[in-house]
Amino acid sequence: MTSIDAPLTPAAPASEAPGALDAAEAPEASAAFEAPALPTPPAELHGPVLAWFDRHARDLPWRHPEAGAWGVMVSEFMLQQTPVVRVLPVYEQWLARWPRPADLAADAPGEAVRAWGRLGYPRRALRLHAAAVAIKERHGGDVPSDHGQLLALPGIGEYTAAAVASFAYGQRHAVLDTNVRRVFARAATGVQYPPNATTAAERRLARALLPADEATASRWAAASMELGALVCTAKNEDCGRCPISGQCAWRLSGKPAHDGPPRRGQTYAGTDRQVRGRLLAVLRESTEPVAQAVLDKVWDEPVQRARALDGLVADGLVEPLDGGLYRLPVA
DNA sequence: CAGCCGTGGTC
DNA sequence: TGACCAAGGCT
Repeated sequence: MTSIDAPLTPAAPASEAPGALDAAEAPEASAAFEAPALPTPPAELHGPVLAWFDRHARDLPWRHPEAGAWGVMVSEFMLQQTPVVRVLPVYEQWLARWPRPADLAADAPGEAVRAWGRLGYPRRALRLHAAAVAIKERHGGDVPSDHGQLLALPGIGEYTAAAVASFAYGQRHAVLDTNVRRVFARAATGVQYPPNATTAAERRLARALLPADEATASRWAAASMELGALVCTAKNEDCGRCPISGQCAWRLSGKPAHDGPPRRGQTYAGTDRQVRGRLLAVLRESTEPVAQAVLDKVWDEPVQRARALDGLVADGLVEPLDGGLYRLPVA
């Protein structure tokens, strides 16, 4: 049985003991030669951000102790590129139906895809199911607490492994998601946006900013992420509500606009992804196998339509049957 | 490592 | 209205 180490929700007033919020451990000190000098000592950021988090953290279900490590893990999968508001209802249904990894592992992968609904990127549902199977086989049904073992699970990368270890097990990890990267880019580096891909410099910076104490580091990870999600947003950031606006390198330098190559922006209309989405939507709605002729109606252009369907089959999201029938994967 | 993988809301 | 964005991962 797994459980959350410490509730992330308020109640306790922020301990202002500066000693407990000290900078990172010794090994990082040598790397500091390559790293740009921090405009503000880490400890002067921890207090304000943690205090702000105590007051303003959202009351999200996966932050409750009863969510357990499985709840945290499910939420992290669903939150990969999908906003909180859309995750909430699906999360509740998911945990009610599959309260433990073994429960999901015992069901068909296609049921996970169906329950995923319109969260997007349905391969995540497939990977979450595969991860549940692996957890049952390799870890006796309990979500592992070891970072390396988490990283070895399908669908869990650098971010999610750190997030589960930190949020579910209270460990000390640099949790670098898009929110944290943006907060650090602005507050510490002084630029509007982080690079497109996570860099070694960002990891170094995140480690340097990590509180030494394990429990504080865990709260810091959640707090810095929440700050990026609620205040230091990509557009229309609200510096007036930011607890570290007075120390923000970007703001102090006049909030210069992002320079360099334009940030990635991909169109959706007319792409294979749109076709795949339509095909899968039909299959999700049907308990019975669907005839090819029915699927053909979702898209006019036959070459792209066939390519999209083939792709779904290749990805394991769709199972072809004899007689031109298709369904969500049973095995 | 750049490109791909869904979906819906916002400005 | 179209482009951007949302707790990434995989190849």
